[in-house]
Amino acid sequence: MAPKKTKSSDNFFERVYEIARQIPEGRVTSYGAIAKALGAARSARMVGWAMNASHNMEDIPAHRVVNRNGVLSGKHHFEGTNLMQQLLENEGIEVIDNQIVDFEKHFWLPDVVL
DNA sequence: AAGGTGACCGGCC
DNA sequence: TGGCCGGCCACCT
Repeated sequence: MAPKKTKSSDNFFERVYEIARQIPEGRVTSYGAIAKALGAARSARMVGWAMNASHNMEDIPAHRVVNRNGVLSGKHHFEGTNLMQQLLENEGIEVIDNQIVDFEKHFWLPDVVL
């Protein structure tokens, strides 16, 4: 749909999606990590913005993307309030109070795959 | 065209 | 110790 021409964003967004899409189950990553993988570590905001667009992308496991604090900052954007937490727990990730337990342990670095 | 915003990060006061 | 601010890039109104 939308056989539109290339929007400058498509390129950037697509990269973010590609990274998030590569996140293995039971693993989580941070915006900064993705941004860094894109070559814009300081543009973590953009990553979050891209995730916002990922709302329409069911292929994007945004629930595996959290902030550097290991907190489900974006859970507010999911359908249910605790849906994000449920998904993570379903993958074996323990989440308490919207915060991932042993976050660094479940942390997945995108550059490793790249 | 310009300004404001956005699921952030890091440093500084 | 905590809160505030700037920076980054792109999108939206």
